[in-house]
Amino acid sequence: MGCMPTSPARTVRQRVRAEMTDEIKAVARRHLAEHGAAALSLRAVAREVGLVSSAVYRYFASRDELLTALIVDAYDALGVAAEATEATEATGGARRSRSGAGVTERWMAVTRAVRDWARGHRHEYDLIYGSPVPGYAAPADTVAPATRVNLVLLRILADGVASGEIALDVAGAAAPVRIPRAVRADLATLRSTTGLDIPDPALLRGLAVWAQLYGALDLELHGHLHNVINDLGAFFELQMAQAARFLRNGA
Amino acid sequence: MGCMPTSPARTVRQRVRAEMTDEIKAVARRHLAEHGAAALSLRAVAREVGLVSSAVYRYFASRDELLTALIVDAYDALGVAAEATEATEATGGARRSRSGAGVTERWMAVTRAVRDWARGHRHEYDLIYGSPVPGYAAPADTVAPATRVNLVLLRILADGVASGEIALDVAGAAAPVRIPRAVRADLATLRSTTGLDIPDPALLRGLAVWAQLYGALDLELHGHLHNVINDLGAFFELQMAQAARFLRNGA
DNA sequence: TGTACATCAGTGAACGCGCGTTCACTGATGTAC
DNA sequence: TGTACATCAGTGAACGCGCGTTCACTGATGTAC
Repeated sequence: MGCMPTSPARTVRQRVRAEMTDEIKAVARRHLAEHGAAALSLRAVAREVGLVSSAVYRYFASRDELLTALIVDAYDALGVAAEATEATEATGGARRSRSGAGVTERWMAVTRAVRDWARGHRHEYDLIYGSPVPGYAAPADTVAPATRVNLVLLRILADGVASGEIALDVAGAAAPVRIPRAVRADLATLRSTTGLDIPDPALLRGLAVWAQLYGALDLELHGHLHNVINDLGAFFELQMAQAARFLRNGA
Repeated sequence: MGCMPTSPARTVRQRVRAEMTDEIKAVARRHLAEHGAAALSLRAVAREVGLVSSAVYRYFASRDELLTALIVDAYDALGVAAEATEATEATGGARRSRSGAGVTERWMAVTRAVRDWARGHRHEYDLIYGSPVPGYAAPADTVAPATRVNLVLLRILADGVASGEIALDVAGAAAPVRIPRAVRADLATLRSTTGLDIPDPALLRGLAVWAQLYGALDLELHGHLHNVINDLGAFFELQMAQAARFLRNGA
């Protein structure tokens, strides 16, 4: 025990198990997309997978555990989407940290990717950024995957500061906003936990556009722009362009 | 029929009916606060009010109708909170449209009121700004009350433009963000439907801080600032101060 | 390579529960003459 | 002011449903000798 036997047979059963687990999650994800998280039912999922309801308990100890798996998957999927976009942009762009267009383009590309993913996976997005599922308490396992997108965004910020694209003293502005001690401490902690050296003024602007990003998504996805904005895509692009400019030089 | 009889008796029954309706809504609101919208149950509400479940149908034709009533009430409550704060600020402040502190103070006061209400009524807030309740489609009745808070915010914006506190040409900024035709049309429509004359640049900044406001609330209320920001109140104030500054002069 | 035993995926029945909604009814409140 | 009728709040039983979870079981797959 504890050692890895050479027998491939054992691996067969394990592989089948992994496939089954994936299929359950896939069906659950589809149900999520159709009825929302609160209405997700183990029995309905089992039925569609072709299992008797009790059999699902061989794979997930409870409904909550299945939900947790879906949450982790959603965070990961969003993280992967952001990271992939970032990677393409970072290598493909080639003018990063030179012409000053780098930060803006990366920010636009990544936020666009986030929006696209959110629109393509509304209920999964709601699962992670929307109202909490009643009766469900997210365990600690969800914390790490949750940070992936945020790290992508923070890295753009850090690079922008390093390259000078992101100005630290806002041109033409009067006295900067006073930062309370408590917040100053939080910002310092954020710097040390991420290992990214982003000075307070830049970090603060970063948090502002971060909120703006999720606010824009929430307003759009939950229908609060109905009868106000018709071309949602154009509006989002404009918002993010405006945000990028604010990020760079506070205007 | 169609005429109002002098009989006060009829009014008695009607008054009792109104009281009962209010009690049902009050209990439903409490259940909402404890279990969330998706878990709201007619039967449970009836039980607590002291009615048999079918009796509730004398007051609400269905669960959805009860939900709609709660949504309308929530929008109204939030609207009232914002309007009341605004009224106090507008009269009490007295330096509005003079020293330039007016717009900032009104913006801070109203957003603070919105946040306080949201924190005090989390599930009601989620009901109107969070993920949609599965299986529920909001009817048109909810549109009008939904606009109340927004109008308060837009009025601040309009007053700021009128008084000159909100700059139209951003000092020290390079070329302004290009506004696509489609969005330009939407902004014009917004101007005409609200009757508020807010030029594109100001309106655009207004929409940005509007998104930032709801983004900040969503992030805070749904736990995405956990282990990042400890003093949530101070952080919100800072964010909104930053937003107000951006609103005024684009920095 | 073959046999004896352990593991584990899947079954089917059951427990106990709560839900939204309908319906025929009783009895009190309100209305018209 | 009094009687006959209409309105309507609330009852209680029922319909039909789906849910999460437990449990004793069968039978196939994997393991050790």
